[in-house]
Amino acid sequence: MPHEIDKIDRAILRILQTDITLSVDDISAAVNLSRNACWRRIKAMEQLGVIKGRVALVDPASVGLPLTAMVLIKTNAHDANWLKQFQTTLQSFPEIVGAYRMTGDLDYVLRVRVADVPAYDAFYKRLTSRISLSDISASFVMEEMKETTAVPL
Amino acid sequence: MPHEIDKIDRAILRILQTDITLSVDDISAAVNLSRNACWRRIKAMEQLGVIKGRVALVDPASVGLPLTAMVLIKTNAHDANWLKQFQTTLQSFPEIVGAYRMTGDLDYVLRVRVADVPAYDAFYKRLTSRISLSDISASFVMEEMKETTAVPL
DNA sequence: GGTGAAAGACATCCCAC
DNA sequence: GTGGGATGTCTTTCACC
Repeated sequence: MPHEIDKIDRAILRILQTDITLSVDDISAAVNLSRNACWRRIKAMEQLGVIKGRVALVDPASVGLPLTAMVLIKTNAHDANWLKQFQTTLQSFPEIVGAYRMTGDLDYVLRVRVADVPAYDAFYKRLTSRISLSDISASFVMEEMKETTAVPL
Repeated sequence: MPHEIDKIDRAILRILQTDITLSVDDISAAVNLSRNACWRRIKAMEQLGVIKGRVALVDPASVGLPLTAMVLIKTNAHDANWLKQFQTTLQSFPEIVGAYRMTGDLDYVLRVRVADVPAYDAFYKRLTSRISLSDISASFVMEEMKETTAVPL
């Protein structure tokens, strides 16, 4: 079970999820804690899975992937077999950076990173050849107005 | 203009965007490069903005924010004034972790991190009191099947 | 929770090739 | 681009209040 996360833990997380470049010294100073206590809290949160990992954020445009597509999917195949294949398919496509099962009208939403519209089309063909999806519609992101990995703490 | 990103740069990025815990020694070994050359490439990519930052990923459920809402917005106010206020509103709401202007039917999509449905409702009321939005519909994420910050390289 | 201190690992930078 | 090496900073782990 998740450990109790108190005010200080939240303050630490707020810093770490913005910039992990800072030293433990800097962080402990910012949250008014000793270097040691601060370090212990960070380690504990890593062990508990509150901190899931430390990653570098890559600018998609810089590596030739400026386009994001939101793919809305409806399906009528809801059996266990189909679901299993859908899940493995999701994992095998690196261009799928997000996949969500939704409430309401739409069944699934995918976030897809591609170079351009032709690249999306190629992705679309590969995807639909792998798994049956009764109704797909894509919408492209014209402008990324906000995008953060930081959770509101 | 972005520098040329070659195979080796991509290999480095593939590692860094997954786990930044590894030392430069480990990375250079993985991509068959000397520690020195590898370090220089990383620094260069940071300076060029290919690497946008280094962050810790926080598990939302562990901090009491297990629910994600996708908010689909249509508007008929498209003037510059409205847009400006919309943008500042987006930035001032930390629970909005993503905001996208879209092609097609929907005008905007928001990704919103909240504790539960009542918390979403409170957010909804605060949002609509701040800015006029002619048509909002929310859909909740039942299951996060895939979610990664790693770009397909 | 708070010292302080010690070990070693690591990033950083320089230079010669 | 490679390799070696100097330097200092940081992490990590102590023992102890």
